[in-house]
Amino acid sequence: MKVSREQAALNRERIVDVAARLFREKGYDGIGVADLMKGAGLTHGGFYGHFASKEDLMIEACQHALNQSLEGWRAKIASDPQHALPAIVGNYLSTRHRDQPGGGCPAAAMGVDAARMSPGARPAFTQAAQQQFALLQDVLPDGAPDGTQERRRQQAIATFAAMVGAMVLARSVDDEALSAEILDAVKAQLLPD
Amino acid sequence: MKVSREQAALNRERIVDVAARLFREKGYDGIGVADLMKGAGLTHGGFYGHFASKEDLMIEACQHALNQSLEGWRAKIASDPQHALPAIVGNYLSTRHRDQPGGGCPAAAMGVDAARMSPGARPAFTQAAQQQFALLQDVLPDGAPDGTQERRRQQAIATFAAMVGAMVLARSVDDEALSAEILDAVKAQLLPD
DNA sequence: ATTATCTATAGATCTATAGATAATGC
DNA sequence: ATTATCTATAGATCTATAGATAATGC
Repeated sequence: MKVSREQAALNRERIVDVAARLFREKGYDGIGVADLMKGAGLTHGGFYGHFASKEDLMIEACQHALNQSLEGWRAKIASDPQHALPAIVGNYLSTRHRDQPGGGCPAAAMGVDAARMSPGARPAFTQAAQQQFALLQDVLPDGAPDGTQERRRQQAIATFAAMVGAMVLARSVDDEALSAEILDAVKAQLLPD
Repeated sequence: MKVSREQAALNRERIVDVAARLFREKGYDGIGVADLMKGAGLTHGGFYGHFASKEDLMIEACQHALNQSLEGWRAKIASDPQHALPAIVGNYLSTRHRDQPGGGCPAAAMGVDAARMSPGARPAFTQAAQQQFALLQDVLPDGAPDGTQERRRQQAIATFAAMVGAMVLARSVDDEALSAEILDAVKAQLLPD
């Protein structure tokens, strides 16, 4: 029954990874510890050897998801800095992202849940938001001559807010055409030709 | 124990009103039927005389909250059409709204929950989104000469998306200064002097 | 000997229902 | 007589824990 320390560490990571996916798909209360552990190929009781509580796992799952999300942005910036903004925005405001919340933006999928049921996760959201604003500020087009540093940060914040709001709205409506229109409208607004 | 039909109808409305507030504050799974009924001054068992299930109440609570939200916008437009946009945006992107989700925007507070646990509520979100886009389109400034009807609708959608995303982000972070900065940045972006 | 995992279960909570109660409405 | 509400509870589910098990690590 017992596994090596190395394997135990891998199991722990797998639990966090599965939780980061399932919390985004089903919400904090939408998935139980038993099913999370089943998703990781383990049994219910083993959970508490790895984590003190379900909420502790939520905190780690948020950190994990936020880091993965940031890593994706950094990879796009590193591979082609000139076209990073359309790559990030286009990927974010896609029907694929809308329909796969489990691997998508943590703010859109877990932000509301984290704010109200898991205050311990909020520092991670704070740090991630700061980094996302900084990355966006770097890849924004030069814009008007009045583009002060302050103005660029403002624009970076507004850009990310529009992305998150578009995703929340696109997922909340029942009409496929309207949902796609929301994604496209915000994309057009953020990426003028 | 029994009350008049009139009183029973009022009790039903009160349950919906309390639910619309508590679902926004605590989420669908964050409040139980017993506590919802206690909030309405009734006992647990009486609930099922009014509603077939908790999810049915969620649907009505979403409709109620969305209608109230739309009514607030319409009132602002009716009282002063010229300054309706700054009134709507300023009210929405306030710390007061951020700190009182129970009476605030249903999309920001319940959109994610409704999308995943209460598909029956999605038609209400769809209709409300359409009406909010239409109202915003009417109060947007005339803008550039290339302001076609299509372009104006796009801008209305992007405006509401930015508002919703700003609220979700402002509530998810732990840092009061950053939270206020998010609200102010989007406000400045949507309401250029 | 230590410990990662498993089986089993305690204790709490939640939705929904059954049956009793008492005031309304015909 | 009807019915809106109340009391009480069934049945399911969920978090967390206790104790057993068996493989690792010294």
